[in-house]
Amino acid sequence: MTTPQGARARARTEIATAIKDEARRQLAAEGAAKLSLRAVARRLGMVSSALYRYFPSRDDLLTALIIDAYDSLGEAAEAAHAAVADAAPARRWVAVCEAVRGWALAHPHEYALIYGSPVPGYSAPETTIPPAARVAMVLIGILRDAFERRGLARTPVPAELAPESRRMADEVMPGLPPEVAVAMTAAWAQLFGLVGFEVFGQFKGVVEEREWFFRHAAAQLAHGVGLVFP
Amino acid sequence: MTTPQGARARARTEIATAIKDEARRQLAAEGAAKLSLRAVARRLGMVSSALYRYFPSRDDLLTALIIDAYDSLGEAAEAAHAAVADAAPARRWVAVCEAVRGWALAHPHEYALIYGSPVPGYSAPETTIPPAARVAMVLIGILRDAFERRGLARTPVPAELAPESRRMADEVMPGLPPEVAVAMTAAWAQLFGLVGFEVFGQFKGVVEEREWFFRHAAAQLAHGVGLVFP
DNA sequence: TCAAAAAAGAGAGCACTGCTCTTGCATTGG
DNA sequence: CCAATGCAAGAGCAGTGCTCTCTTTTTTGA
Repeated sequence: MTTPQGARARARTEIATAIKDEARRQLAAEGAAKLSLRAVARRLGMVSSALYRYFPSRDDLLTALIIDAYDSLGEAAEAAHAAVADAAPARRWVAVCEAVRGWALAHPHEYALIYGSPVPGYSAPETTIPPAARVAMVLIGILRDAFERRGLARTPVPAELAPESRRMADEVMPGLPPEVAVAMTAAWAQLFGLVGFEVFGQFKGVVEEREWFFRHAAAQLAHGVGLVFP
Repeated sequence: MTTPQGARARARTEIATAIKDEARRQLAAEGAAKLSLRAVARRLGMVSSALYRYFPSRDDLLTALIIDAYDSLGEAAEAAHAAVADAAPARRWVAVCEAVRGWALAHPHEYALIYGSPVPGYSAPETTIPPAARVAMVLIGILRDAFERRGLARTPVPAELAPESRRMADEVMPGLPPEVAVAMTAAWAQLFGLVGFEVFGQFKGVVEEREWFFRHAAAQLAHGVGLVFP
């Protein structure tokens, strides 16, 4: 992994991360719409055309930033989970949800980049799917743990969804019962609905005590996937 | 309302809506990022500077489109509700949710404009708050109706949220019990989490039977706000 | 009624953008 | 050691949002 492989190659990856770092700063400051390759190049003391040796287009730079943002969020979720690893599953669930919210409020423009309209086109690029799954993986792990300890309530699923729920459980969340897989997926999307509404100002004039509100909503989400509070 | 007030004023509003219509077409075709004032002006056979007599900036045009999109979505929700006005509240709830989803899938770029990152800045402009509330108003109406018929289950709210929940009920959803106001707000955000994940491709590789999945999730949302299926 | 005021369009121009192409220099591997 | 490759620089193209000036048209008020 840490093969030096020549000064040139090392310089290349160094410059590439420098470009991403400066781009991330502009993104955090002004948002994706105002991120300009030329401005990034200017601050790095190079000419704009040189930048195309590292990223073939602006969208590619943005995609790289998207992946990094997913990873940063995923790391925050994993760290929050590790910090309460001994608590009951329901508590851990809420802690992870709060970590997601905290990260989003701290990095609104990056959050917008990944869960607002994913800029290249309107749909997320294919390559972003694995890093996007990290938060979900943490939540799935909590549920799997609760299931193995027999601490998961299960609400049945309508007959039409039975095959799909089995497929979801088999292919993307092995170790979870089908009904739970469906509930988990819905809760996953709903979590980001709550976070997104707060970050994008949709709660303006509606919710004032957002911290308490979110905690309660996250607990209700936990309840919805079958977790019980001790 | 229909005061002609001079040919000039009429022409003015006509041109303004022509601009918005053309802009909406470009938005639907290419997305907000590629919407260009000059291209709109070109198609309308006028010079770009003339357009600034109608919209002082690109962001103002976008804000106008945002408001129109909220209204279009709100209308779709209201129409769907009207079509099942005699059904049980829980059925009406699901129907409205499905109408929101249907509109979003039919107008992905417009959906991205209003519930993805609201483009001017990253947070929604203040003037968009009232039209944004139309969908919520329909849902609140369903709950109020159910409550008056004594068909609403109520789950208690933690003590810390009690004052806030009373304030929410008083100020933004009069006629609903405080606990329901909290649950309603959460369900509102969660609904758009579900819809947004589908529109933006986050369910790619995870959910296949999206229609059934959404119907079930919407029903669970109804359950969460206290609606019961007959 | 008729001149003054207001509104609208046209065109040029500024500073900026993403991106391409060619040219010269440095580093690398055979 | 030298050819091949990688990289940066610079010029340039087509496009953008927006401003300013100038002319024409319409509305208004004494």
